[in-house]
Amino acid sequence: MPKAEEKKLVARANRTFEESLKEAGIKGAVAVLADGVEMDVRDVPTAEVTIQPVFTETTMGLKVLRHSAAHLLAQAVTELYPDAKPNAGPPTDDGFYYDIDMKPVNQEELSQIEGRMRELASKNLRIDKHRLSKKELLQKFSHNPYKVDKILENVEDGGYSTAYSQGNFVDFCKGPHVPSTGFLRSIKLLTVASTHYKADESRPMLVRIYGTAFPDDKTLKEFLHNREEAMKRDHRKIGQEMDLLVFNSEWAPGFPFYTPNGFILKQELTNFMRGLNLKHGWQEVATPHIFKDLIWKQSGHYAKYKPNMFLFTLPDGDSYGVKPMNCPGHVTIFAREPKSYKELPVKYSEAGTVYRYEKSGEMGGLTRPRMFTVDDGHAFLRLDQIISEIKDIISMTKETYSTILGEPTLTFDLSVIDKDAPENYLITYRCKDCGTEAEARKTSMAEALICPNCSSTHLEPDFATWDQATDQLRKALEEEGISYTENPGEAAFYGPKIDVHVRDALGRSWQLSTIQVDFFMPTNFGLYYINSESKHDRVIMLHRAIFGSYERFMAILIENYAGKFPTWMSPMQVYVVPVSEKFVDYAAKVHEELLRNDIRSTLDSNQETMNKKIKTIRPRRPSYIIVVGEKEEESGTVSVRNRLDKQKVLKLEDFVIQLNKEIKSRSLKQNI
RNA sequence: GCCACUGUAGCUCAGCAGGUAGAGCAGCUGAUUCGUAAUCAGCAGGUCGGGGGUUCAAAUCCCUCCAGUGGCUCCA
Repeated sequence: MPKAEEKKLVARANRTFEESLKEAGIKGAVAVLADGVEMDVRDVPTAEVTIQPVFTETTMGLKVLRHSAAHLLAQAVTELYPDAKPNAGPPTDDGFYYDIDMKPVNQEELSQIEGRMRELASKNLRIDKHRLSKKELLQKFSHNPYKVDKILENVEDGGYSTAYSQGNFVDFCKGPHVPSTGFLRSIKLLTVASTHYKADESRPMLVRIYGTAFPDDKTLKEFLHNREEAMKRDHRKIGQEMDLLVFNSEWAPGFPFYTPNGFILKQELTNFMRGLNLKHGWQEVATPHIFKDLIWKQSGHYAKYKPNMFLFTLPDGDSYGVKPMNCPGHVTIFAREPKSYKELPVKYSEAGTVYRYEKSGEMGGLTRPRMFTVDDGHAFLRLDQIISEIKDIISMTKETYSTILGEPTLTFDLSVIDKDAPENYLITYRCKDCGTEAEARKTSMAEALICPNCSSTHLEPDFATWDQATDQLRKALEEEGISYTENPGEAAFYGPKIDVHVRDALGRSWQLSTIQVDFFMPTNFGLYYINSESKHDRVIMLHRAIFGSYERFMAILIENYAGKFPTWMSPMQVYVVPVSEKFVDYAAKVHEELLRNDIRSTLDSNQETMNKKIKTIRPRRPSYIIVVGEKEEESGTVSVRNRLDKQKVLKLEDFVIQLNKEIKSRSLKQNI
């Protein structure tokens, strides 16, 4: 088998790469990289060129493999369903899909399609490239309007492009592809979904078939195994096993209910965050859940968020909205009295529960509920205070993740303005004629802005505030030694922002923390402070959340730990089992001693066998199971079994001391 | 919202060429008094997601509503 290591060779002119590779004794390449361009192995260079073979063990090779697997899928489908019209079939991060205009397929048909794919793969059909003119292509694909669209969009008039054939199947495609279908033996079709053509709801529905392909059966099996493991860790499944949350789809669809166990977990996280906030100067506040619609109109949420808000009108005619965000509440508190420049920054935090109407198809477990609690924070700052505040928040995120998730990999994104499209943002415009400045957001390029003072249309955007804020974000990141990706055009319309992504134990990346600079809301609410010259000055607002949403964070924790939480946040820290009823008294004594020491203990004094008790409590995932019988009672000890099923006997006092230490220090590991 | 699939006891699931509901676990009662992943026996538990229709007869077929799951970003 060829290794994925870098091999370079010089390919001869006027011969296929395949031949040059063969001469060099290299087998199994699915494509080649010639001067950085991916090409088919059967392409023929007109001049000598240095090439690098591409193998399926590399990301690039895997992509080629999966793209070809998508073609194989389309071939199988069109053979089984001659009326089916394939649209597009790209590779994805962990497989491929193909969107096809056809009758919806069920599970059984999916297996048939997969079976046909295997047959075609075992035939090892040659995959050939054909260079065709636009006219020829249009003719060849005239029966398939989707392909016609693509040809019209992608091939210039009088131009040429390529099609690939295998057996009787032909697809319009720029490639590259594996040389023959024999490379596509380790495949699996996964799910059927549906999608609108070009993701446009007004266009026809297409059937999307997801599948995956690997270089060999071993890696495919590994993938399928991991996929199953991930499904076993699904927070909805474990949440039910541990009795953390319940949904009542009839009475409150999309709204999580915390059971006693789930509320313990949430409280532990809240307590952690409360401590962190206090340590970093964030004062805790609480705000109403319902406001008159006036505030939502003034904050700008109404314009943007109305379709996602729970709104109602009372008999007296007053209209109210349930909060989808906490900021207006914090603004109300900040605005209660004028602030001096000496008082800033003012920082408010709240575990604020917000409500957003999510469309029925977009809800899902704890990751997309209609109610969630944000560890929300709003800082009211002077422009020159951004940098130090950002740095401090970054240190809060690091402290949070290292305490709760160990040392996960963090990646940072800096989303900044796209200066070529100022109409997307709230910006200060300056009048070239009279010098008046105005904060505005154009709704489109076409619409001209008018100077509020002299009615001139000679306004130009002034990026100074944006630049200054963005520079401070950049500087904060750099001073913290953080490498980051800068994304132009990804900023919020009201300001630039930093997003933090966290990689969990399953290798999945989640966007959790966000730090956003906001020029908009202070403008809308007329927030100011009094500067050293007794003049009003602009307040900058910072929105920040570290967990993001408690619910989503809990879902990630459940899946990250497979429910086996660090003891400090575990709803059931100790489960006490007497060997038989004779020892219930001693078990009760142990249990009470634990409770006295603020340890969450549960005593099982039921008339069941010890074995059965241990068996049935497992899904609840207690941090420790304690078994006590004659030996323990006589010696004042406990027999402890930890999350890894390791057993140990120790004195009750020692157990309490060690466990207390483990809990108080928020240890991720078990001491016992 | 759109498309597909699914909805039977607290949980996991069987029953569906139409004849009026079944298992295991959990629960309750009793026996057993047990050394680290199921002791035994008995009992109870469901207007089969809601509504409408077809039929002598519907969990099963049809319509409709509700809910859950996967997908609706990756464009030859």
